[in-house]
Amino acid sequence: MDFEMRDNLGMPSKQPLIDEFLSKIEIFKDLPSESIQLIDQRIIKKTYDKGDRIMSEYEVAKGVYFVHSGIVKLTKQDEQGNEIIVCIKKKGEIFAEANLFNQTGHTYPATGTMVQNGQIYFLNTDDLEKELMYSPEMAVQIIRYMSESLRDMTSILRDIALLDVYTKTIKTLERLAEKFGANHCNRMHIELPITVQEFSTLVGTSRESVSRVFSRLKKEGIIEITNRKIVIVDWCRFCSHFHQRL
Amino acid sequence: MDFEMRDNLGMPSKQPLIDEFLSKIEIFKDLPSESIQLIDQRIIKKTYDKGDRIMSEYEVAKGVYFVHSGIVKLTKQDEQGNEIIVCIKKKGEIFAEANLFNQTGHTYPATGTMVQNGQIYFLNTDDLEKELMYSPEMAVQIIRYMSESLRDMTSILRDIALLDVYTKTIKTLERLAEKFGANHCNRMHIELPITVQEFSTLVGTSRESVSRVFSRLKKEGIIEITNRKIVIVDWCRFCSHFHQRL
DNA sequence: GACGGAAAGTGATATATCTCACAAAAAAAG
DNA sequence: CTTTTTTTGTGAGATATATCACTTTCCGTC
Repeated sequence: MDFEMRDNLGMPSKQPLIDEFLSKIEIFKDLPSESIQLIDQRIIKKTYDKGDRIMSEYEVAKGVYFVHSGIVKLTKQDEQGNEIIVCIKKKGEIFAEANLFNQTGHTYPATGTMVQNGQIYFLNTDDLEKELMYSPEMAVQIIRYMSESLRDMTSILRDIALLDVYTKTIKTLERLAEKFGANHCNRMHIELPITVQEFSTLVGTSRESVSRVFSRLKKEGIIEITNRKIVIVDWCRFCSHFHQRL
Repeated sequence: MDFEMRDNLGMPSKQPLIDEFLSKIEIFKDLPSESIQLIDQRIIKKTYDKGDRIMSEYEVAKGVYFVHSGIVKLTKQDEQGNEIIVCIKKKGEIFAEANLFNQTGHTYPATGTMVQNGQIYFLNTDDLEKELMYSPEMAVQIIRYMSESLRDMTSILRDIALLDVYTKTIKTLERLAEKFGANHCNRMHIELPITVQEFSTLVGTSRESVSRVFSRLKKEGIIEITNRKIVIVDWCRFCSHFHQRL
């Protein structure tokens, strides 16, 4: 599974070797093929290992990123170095998009770190902005995506500000299940390797507090954890029991 | 100061009476005048008093809003009815923009309430979306605005999750001063009538906690409050003393 | 200018969550 | 498979913040 084919210049071909991935990504899918080709030429592809830093919140922003494969967590820290996970991005998603059309010299809105090995595409802000000026379809996709993000962040903000640790943990489980869940016979497998430590920074609380909630949920047979993966044992029951608007 | 001139149909004029406000609003300013005219025709203008509800987070979203005058707070509540202020919008700003291009049937991302009398413009989502499809300039403005919002929300999320009440209060003061501040000889007047109660929901804490912090800040001569308006006595000192990246 | 109702200040107390410390368990490395 | 390192679980105690209760102040209104 290696997409670095465009480096293979010697290979004869009827038409340019356009990255299949690009045309599948939401914001690019409606683009005319010439635009895709153009973007394909500008994009920089890079492979990262788990734990690798992609960009930092203290670094001047140069572009936006796309997840080709793997998983990325976006974090932000306070002066003491405590950190919170702002968002987790998976295949097909864009991140650091909050740089678009902002004044130059801004730093990245958050720090990006690989949670699972994968390949990340980088696109210079200018290149994407240029394309956006001529492609209303793409602009629409970006707006749609940003709308969604804003909406999500608003809900998360409310939860972090108002709820107690137990409820926040449940809600976070529900959110992760929605995004990373694979339902096998009512067992919801959260396909995201995450430590309790990391989970707690997603909830906005301490590791120990989450650990206690998890202990309780395990004891009650609601969740199981093996190898950094969480399984919600009875998804239907979980949802009906904790049903709430997210 | 009444902008409802377009109702004044009997009045003779050389050119259509386009709303001056529209062409000043960020996302509309670069639009060709035909588009402005078109939008002007679709827009619904309404005057609200302090305390009036504009739209609710439990209501199906129908459009986006623009603040022509006055101030609007956007809040979100949990199941118990505790609420948090997500954002405060002033003249020239757009809100409920998180509805754009989202699937229909979604509710508004937050509840909007007037904090100060004013006039609000409403535009049907479809109308704005239609315009956006043909106007890359406007799309760019929207993306720019959303980028900024996303960036802000990320920082606020971090602060609410990680900081103690005292620090959050200071940061909130700083943010309000940046947005609503008028600096008179180093006295920063926050031109926003806000109760301690409301301020606390902006910080994500209890009224009493903020009251205690304010008492301390008043005693130390850092702030003054008269008639729901906060003044930061020595802005330079405030900034250098609490200087931190927002 | 006085009145009445809403908002704010403040002490005392309750409590949820954090922190610390260490043992147990689980991954990762060799 | 064994060793080493990292992560996790859990009790006990510390602490920041919430909550309650009441007084005082403020502010809009009559």
